[in-house]
Order: sequence, then structure tokens, then C-alpha cells
Amino acid sequence: MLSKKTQYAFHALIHLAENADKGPILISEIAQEKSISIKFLENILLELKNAGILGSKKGKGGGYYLLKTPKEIPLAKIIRLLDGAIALLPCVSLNYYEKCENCRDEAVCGLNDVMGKVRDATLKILETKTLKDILTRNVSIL
Amino acid sequence: MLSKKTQYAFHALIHLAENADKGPILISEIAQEKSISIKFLENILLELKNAGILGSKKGKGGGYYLLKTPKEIPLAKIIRLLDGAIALLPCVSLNYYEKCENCRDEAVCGLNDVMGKVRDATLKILETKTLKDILTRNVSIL
DNA sequence: ATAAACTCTATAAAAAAGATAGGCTTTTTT
DNA sequence: AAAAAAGCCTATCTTTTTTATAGAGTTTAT
Repeated sequence: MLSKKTQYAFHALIHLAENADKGPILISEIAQEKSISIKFLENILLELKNAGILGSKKGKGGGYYLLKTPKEIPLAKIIRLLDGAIALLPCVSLNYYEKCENCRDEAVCGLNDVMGKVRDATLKILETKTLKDILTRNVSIL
Repeated sequence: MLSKKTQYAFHALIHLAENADKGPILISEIAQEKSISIKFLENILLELKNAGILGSKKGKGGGYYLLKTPKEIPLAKIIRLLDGAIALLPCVSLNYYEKCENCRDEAVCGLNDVMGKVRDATLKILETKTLKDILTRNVSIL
């Protein structure tokens, strides 16, 4: 299951994409629109900013905005940023790999093999599908 | 990520399958062999028993054993039993479905759509691959 | 200057995961 | 019949993770 953090991030990004023509969007606006605690959302948007996905502007008229077009933001990137590994086991994770404790040889491990296949099938979708694919409205900046 | 509980369950089931010819296997043997806390493992094996996957025998000469052949035990079944939903979002879970809070119409929700595809791709593997597929040794009772 | 709005770090509360404890029941052996 | 072996069951505890909050700091527009 994706954490609330990741789910909120998706909703916030959707809102930003769908209102990209309106200039910087207030945290408070997104929080209200998507029913997210404003302080919690603040942290999430900051992470997205630090990851180079969002830009921000301080002071009056400030807010957050996308730094890339929706189709340049793969869903896998968001999940990894906020939730960490996508794979079901540490030993098949591409970005958060950890060796199994009791496993002598991963090359001969049946679990490793199957979970690697699950990872591949999942990533095939999550790395090609982007923010653009989860928007409700059609946005012109595609 | 799969929980330790599910990972331990897989390891225990593998041990049981690979020693199916030796009659009931002690919890303590599995625990030692797989480096799992004996008391924690006890709970896990009990859940597997209550789910009809394992049988047990009390008293001297007792222990646990598979009630089905490895190829009759899909990996998805074990994961659902110990970890719950396999899907990434509650609103696309087949077995643990919950409606989204803010979602007006799932039929038009892009996230729902993509996560549904991820679920399908994952289940296609986890429901066809079985305990048999993660065994190291070849076991005759296939 | 002042107010608006994001920034940063710390902390707290709640939930989940992981682990342990101990008495109970069943079965086998003596 | 008693004792020992082994699983059964339920409760509790500890640790970690997740979720949420707080508040002082910084930047920018007016």
C-alpha cells in the first residue's frame, strides 16, 4: 500500500497540474481542496521541491508550481521519493537494494526470481505512466 | 515491501516443502534453520494452519506439515493472509476494497486506473506462481 | 515596515510491526 | 496415571514507522 504521504503527493501534483495556468498555488488552497492537513502537506511539497519536481515562490502571490510538464514526471519517481522502494523485497530493489540475510545465492533463490518479475511488471507501468496519465482534465501544457 | 511476517512465512513454507518426506516438522527446527524467533514463528504457523494451508500434530513426534502440494499454494494467498492487500491503493484492492474519500467517480479517476493496471500485472504473477516455484530443491510431491 | 507565504527542524501522537510471555490442551511414552 | 513433548491461544510489550503538529525563521511584494 502506498502511504498517505504518497497519496497526498499525487493529489497535490494533480491539483498543481490542473491549475498550472494560474501561477503559483497556495499550500492552503491545495490542502483545502484535497482535504489534507495543511502542515502535513507543507512537508510533502517541500520534499517535492527539494527533489526538483516543484518550484516555489515566497511572499505575497507566492505558492508552488510544477517545474516540469506532467508527462515528464513518472509515477515511480514520486513513490520512490516519499515511500522508498517499490519492490516487494529488499533483495530485488533497484534503488534501495539490501542483501538477504539468510540467502546464500540470489541467483538461485526462487523468491528473488519471482519478486524480481513482479518488480519488473510494476515498474514497466509506473515508470512509463506519468502525472499526465492520472489527470482528470486535459491540460494544455502537456 | 512485504512484512517480515510474510517473508518468514515463505521461508517456513519452503522448509516444510523441502522436508515434506520427513513427517511433521518442529517449529523449533524451522526457527533455527531460518533464524526466526521461535515465538514469532509460532504465531505465523498458526495463522497458516487456521487458513487451511498447514496441518499440525501435537505431542511427541508432532509438528507442522503442508496440507496441500506446493503447486497448489499461490504466493498471493500467503501475502494476503499475512500482509493484507496486494494492491497499492485501497480503491483498487480486490480483497480489501475501500472507497476513496475524495474521489467522486472511480471510473474517471486516473490514479485508480493506473493502480488497477499495476494490481493486474502483479496478480498475474503472484496468483500463478506458487510455493513450488520458489523452492530451491526439486521436491517429488509436486 | 509589514504582511504574506514558504522554510526548516523538532516534537508528539497514533498506528503498525515485530517480538515475547506464559498458561492451556493434546498426544505419546513410560 | 503421570510426565514430557509439542502445538494452541491470547495477551502484552517494545520498537519502528507513519501521520500530524508546532513554532520560529526567511524571503518577497507592497
